[in-house]
Amino acid sequence: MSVWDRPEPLARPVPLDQERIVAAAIALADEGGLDGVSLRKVAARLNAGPMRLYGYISTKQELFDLMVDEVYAEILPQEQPGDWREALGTLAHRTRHAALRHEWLADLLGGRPALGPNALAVGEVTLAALESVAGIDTAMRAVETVGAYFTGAIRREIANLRAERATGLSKHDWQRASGPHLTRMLATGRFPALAKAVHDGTDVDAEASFETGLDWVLDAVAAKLTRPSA
Amino acid sequence: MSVWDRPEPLARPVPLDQERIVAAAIALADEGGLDGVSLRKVAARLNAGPMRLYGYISTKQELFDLMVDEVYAEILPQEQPGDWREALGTLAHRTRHAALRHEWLADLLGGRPALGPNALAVGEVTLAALESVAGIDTAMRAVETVGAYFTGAIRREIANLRAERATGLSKHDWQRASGPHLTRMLATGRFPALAKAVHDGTDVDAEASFETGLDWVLDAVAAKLTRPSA
DNA sequence: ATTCTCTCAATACGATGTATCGCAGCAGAA
DNA sequence: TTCTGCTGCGATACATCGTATTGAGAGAAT
Repeated sequence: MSVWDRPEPLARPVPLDQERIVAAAIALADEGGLDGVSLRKVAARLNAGPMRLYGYISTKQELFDLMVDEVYAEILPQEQPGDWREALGTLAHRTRHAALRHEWLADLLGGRPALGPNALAVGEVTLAALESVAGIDTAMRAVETVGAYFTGAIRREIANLRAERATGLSKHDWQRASGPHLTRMLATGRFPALAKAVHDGTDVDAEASFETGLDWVLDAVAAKLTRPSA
Repeated sequence: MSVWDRPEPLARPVPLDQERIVAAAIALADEGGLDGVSLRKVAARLNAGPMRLYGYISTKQELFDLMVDEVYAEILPQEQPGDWREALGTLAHRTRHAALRHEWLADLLGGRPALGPNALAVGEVTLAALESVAGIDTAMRAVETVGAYFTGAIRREIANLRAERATGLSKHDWQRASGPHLTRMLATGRFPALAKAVHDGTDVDAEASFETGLDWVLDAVAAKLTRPSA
């Protein structure tokens, strides 16, 4: 057989490591949301059969965990924060921005304990920033509380964003004018306070709302830190 | 044909309304979690074929929305709260207890805007309790902030609970002793603050942690209410 | 050279959400 | 009374999913 007839060397498929798998999954999720991610499609992106993946992950849930930890690498601040407030504040902001870049993160945030190396690293620098200013227990409570806040706030923000996108209406228009169901409900008169809020409340954009709430919570933490009795 | 031969009157299947569908779905979810809920299984509980359901809901997501709203009926307090702090506090507690009764609620909480009648009713009494003590905008910010906190906190609590259950270990034992991955990571010395926290921190049960964070956030709200400049 | 083992991926399976389609039963007209 | 049309419901069908099983093929060992 001449050289020209020699078949491709079996196209030895790219060695395929965890990193590439996770990257492919994240790309898919960025494009089509979490349920755009199927093991088959991830594998297809890597020119592999679905079962190839099971050498590197043992379940789809594990893949999600790896994706989350990969995003925690984006969240981890590059420089050490100045004080505790900056540490918690930038953690909140960086998480929010990561979720805006990867909306699927909102679906996963808080759904399972995050124990990947990057998540742990984030926890480490955050706790370290609080260490000097509070006892361990207070520090953990502070991290938990602030974390709970921004987790919940981010989820709501993404949820609203999707709802607006799905109806093609801004939150303002949607609430005020045509969100048909809500309008009808408010018109029943059974929800006067809600109706007034929707009608008279000033529209604040999501970022400002996030910021306000965050400041409040950080103020609360500050109060407990200066008077470390609680 | 004699009476005895007459076939069953075709066992006219029970008329099947939304309420019964949602109840069946909730029962399934309570037993087997959210992915124990399939339209086929829900229908089977009601002696119906899967497609019967599509007369009452048009998508599985709608069923989830209905389930959530049904739980909001449990969350809605029966008596009008005394003051704003009680309103927000009991809302948080009742939501948490609902999530402990229906763990799947944690997966859905904050995932989509809750616009069902019961959710609106909850929003109504909450806002109403704040109306007298703050302007609309401050009131909404307060509800959002506290809501974000307890949403996130509940999700984390349920997530931890499941993790403990899955490993068969209490959080204490799991962190301290055998959570193999975490222990190994902490042993690397790359996470001194975390390691110290796990090692020296006092164990607080989930309820106490929830309570503490909630108090902090409510204190923060109180501070903004008395000095309504912000 | 031959056999054996072990790895890896193709095939197979049961389950899912939902579109489609066909039939049963009834209302009305001849 | 019989025929015809219609309507609404549910059985069947389909594409897709996560993952178990299995079979083939490469490399090692005798």
